[in-house]
Amino acid sequence: MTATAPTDNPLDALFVRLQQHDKLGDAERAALSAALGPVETLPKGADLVREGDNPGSSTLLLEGLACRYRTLSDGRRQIVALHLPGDFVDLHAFVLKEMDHAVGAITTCRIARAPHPALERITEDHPHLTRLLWLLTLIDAAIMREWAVGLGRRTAVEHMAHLLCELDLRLRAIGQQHDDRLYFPVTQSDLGDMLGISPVHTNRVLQELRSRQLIHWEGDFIELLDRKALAEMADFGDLYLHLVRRPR
Amino acid sequence: MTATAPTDNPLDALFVRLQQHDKLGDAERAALSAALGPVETLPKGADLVREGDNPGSSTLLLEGLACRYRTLSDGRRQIVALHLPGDFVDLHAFVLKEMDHAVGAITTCRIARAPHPALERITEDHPHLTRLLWLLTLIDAAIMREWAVGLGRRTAVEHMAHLLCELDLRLRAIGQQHDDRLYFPVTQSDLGDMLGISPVHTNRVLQELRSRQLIHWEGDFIELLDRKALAEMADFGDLYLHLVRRPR
DNA sequence: CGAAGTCTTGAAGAGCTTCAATACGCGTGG
DNA sequence: CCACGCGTATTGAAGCTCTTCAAGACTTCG
Repeated sequence: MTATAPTDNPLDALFVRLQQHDKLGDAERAALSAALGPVETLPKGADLVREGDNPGSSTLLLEGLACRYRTLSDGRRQIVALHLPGDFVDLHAFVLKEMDHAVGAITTCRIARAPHPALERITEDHPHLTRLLWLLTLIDAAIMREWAVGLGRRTAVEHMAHLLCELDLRLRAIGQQHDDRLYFPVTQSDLGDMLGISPVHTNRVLQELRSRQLIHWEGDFIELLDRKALAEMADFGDLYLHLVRRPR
Repeated sequence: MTATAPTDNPLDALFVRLQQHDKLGDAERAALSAALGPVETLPKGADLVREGDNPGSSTLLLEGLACRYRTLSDGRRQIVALHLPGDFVDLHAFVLKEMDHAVGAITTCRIARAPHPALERITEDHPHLTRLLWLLTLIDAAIMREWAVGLGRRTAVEHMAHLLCELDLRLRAIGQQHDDRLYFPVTQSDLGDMLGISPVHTNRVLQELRSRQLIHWEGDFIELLDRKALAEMADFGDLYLHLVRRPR
């Protein structure tokens, strides 16, 4: 007979995430555990979901980095969201039914899937948990709004600084800090697709931040050398991340 | 004793909107009616909600145009969403609790408010209706994603064409078509704040579309002279509007 | 009729893209 | 072990898109 230590639960990423925003009851944890299937591993570069898909389940990211993106017919690509462990990368498909964009794995990803009928049962039996799941999609939307502000009204340098400030807080919130450095294994080309700029300009923007002694980029790690200066440059405010614990 | 004709119900805008996406039961209509307060009128230019507010109710737009926007500390403004009759402009605040951006009335608006405790009761008693409300916020998010793609990866002319195609479909869907022309009473400055460009460039983009015989702008009305050409120019696809009626 | 807001136009310049070439890093096979 | 190849990063130069500033025309309304 084997005992399962609660700290080893693969779903901890989700529980940690939800508890940033509100209390989570035991029955709610149990309902989530019951809704989620076995852990699977997806290789770097794989598509978790494709545009036009009608997925029968939604994907919880347990480990790794994933992004949502849309590609125009001539190949121009815009990344519209970045997902960290504990995020439901396509929870919206539970209600929308059809995917209007794709989700790709930036690194190797460990995931678990929640079949939509199981999620539907949660909405029938657990109103408060339903609101928490709704909350997750609303925070995704709030982050998207801030990205839109960056795309529309921030310069590339400001936008980059903003992205780094956001990433710093989001990674901290889920306890993913490696010696005060952010593990962020993306190419400059990916980064450009998030900021809506070309790879070449992405490179120049990074050089600008480096020469101002604001960041130190080494391999897959970014060190933020001056968070305050970055935040000021980006006009960064953390309100939109809704990292406040309160009844929902 | 006065009888109320169902077609004169001010909430019809909402019912029409919801029925684009799924069937709506009588009990659900009743629950919504019970949740919504009296009709109010707000003058053009008024803020419905401000950044940082903790609104105790969410606002349903019955008539008029409203937009969500965020302003950077130096005054740069980005409009992140445009709302038409039948939209809940700040339904997300029901779960998020705190507003991370403002909502303004572009024209005079008729609205009705749903107190959050009343919405909470809906989530307790009406799971399917809850999913439909969730759906409304998810479609807002889907539209935002497409706006982000436009902001990041479309040229100004393409982006403008895309916005017009979207507006055309959204207005059609709620039956707001005036002689095949769109009633869209915004200034070029507002339009620039939606597209993330300057007022001067907005003007030049409009001239480009006019000179190509794609639109005819007269007063507060826009006529789309060649929908097909506009859609092609914008790489427009309507998938993201999720205008399909199916069980949710 | 005057005032305020909006639209339009021109001209200079900033920010970003594109093309093209070079350098670097890493894993693979000889 | 080294050479090669491939993806990524870096740099320069030319050019396009969009911004900014400034002025004038048009509209609307009290």
